[in-house]
Amino acid sequence: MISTAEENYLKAVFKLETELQGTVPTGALAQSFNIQAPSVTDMVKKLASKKLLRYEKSKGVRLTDKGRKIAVAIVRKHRIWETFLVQTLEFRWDEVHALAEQLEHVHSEELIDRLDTFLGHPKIDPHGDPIPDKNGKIQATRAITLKMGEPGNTYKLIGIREDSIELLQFLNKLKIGLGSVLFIEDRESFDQSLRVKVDNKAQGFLSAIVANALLVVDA
Amino acid sequence: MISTAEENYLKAVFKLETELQGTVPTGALAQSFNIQAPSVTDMVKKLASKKLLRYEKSKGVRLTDKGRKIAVAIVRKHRIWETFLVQTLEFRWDEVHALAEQLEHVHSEELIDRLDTFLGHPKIDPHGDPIPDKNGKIQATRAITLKMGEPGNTYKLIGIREDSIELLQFLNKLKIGLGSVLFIEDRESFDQSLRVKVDNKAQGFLSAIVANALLVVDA
DNA sequence: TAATAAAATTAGGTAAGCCTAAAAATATTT
DNA sequence: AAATATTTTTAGGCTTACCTAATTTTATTA
Repeated sequence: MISTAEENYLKAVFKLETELQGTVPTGALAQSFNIQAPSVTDMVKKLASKKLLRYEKSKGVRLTDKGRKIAVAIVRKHRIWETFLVQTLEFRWDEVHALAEQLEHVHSEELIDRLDTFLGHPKIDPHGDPIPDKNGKIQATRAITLKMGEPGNTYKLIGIREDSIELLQFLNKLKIGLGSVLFIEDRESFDQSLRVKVDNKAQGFLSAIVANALLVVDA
Repeated sequence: MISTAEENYLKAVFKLETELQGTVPTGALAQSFNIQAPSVTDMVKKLASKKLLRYEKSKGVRLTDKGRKIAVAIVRKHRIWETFLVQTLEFRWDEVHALAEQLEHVHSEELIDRLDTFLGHPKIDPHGDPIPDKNGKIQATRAITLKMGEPGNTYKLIGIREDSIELLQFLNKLKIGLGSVLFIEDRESFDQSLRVKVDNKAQGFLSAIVANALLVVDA
């Protein structure tokens, strides 16, 4: 059996592998959990001995296929739970992350499959991240960031590229949510901020930083 | 913060206090968890130091009000999750116990309240056990066991007085489920078994033992 | 390339929650 | 009430997943 701590390591390695485009140094893991480096060394040794990742001393780790499979399964659980919390229990999307972190460690394939069916096999979670299917396939999002958008075009918000609660709450204030229709009126050449209309009502400027965090598709 | 292990102890003490009508010896807890007695001694000391229960050496334990409050909250969570699994995700009632044991330890009042609302504030879980309300009030079931029923009367099954999977599966075979209408045709004086009709179809005999496990109300 | 800085590992330690073996307390039987 | 049986506790250990301090390895800069 695999422990909650082990699952969290695999999930973190999975995430960092893509972010860093390769081997994950132990320090990156320590930072991501806010724990001390030696704790990570211990744990990656254990996971390596379980063949869930490959560990090269002083270099870092890579997931094995076995480890990646588990990591993806956890990501799937996390995103399905988030979808359930927002879609069915009407939580706000900025409230669900911590809860999903707990729920993702409930051991039951059957439970997740039933939830998935109940939710109508959603492809994207409330943060806009793609939900891996039962076999671990992750459907690539064709989304771009709003920053990449063109003035004069209209986009639909399908996700957020950050887990920052601050950002989510800021967007809530602006009445921007999943599905919001964003029309780019203009781009300020000075700071690359965007003047946008939200759901056809003039809204004002979004900084380039914010625009870069908004995943959109053509509307 | 309270750990999963601690929560399980409080839940078990709560259950055993009613079953044994008073102080719970440490041995009863050891038995209920299938662990060794010394482990229990350690844990009850810790819980006593947290004022969640009162511990009299070599005598046993009783919940404090603080401890009971937590225990009831866990029972509430467990039963709401069971209800959700059966009512919404269409699990069979004999499949949900183990899952609810995991879900009950997810820390979030808000989550349970929203589930409760989503489910329409159910009063009774799929095993027929009453669901404590937000304040910990447990509505007494007015149910009797089928064994207490009278020949010639009709009853509706609202619950089961056992957590035995065997019993639940046996009832499934007989096509007896929550809501089934049971008409007592006759009682065998030899062994107190009951001849019943299930949902108006002649079914045959239920032993006194089974009848005693079926919670019913007048239909 | 040698010196220094940064990152990672080794070594030894802690708390939680379980364990076994032995001792002590309580209950039961004669 | 003494002897025996049962239950509970004490004492000391183990594993998991973390810790700090010291050392070693790797990277950077002079």
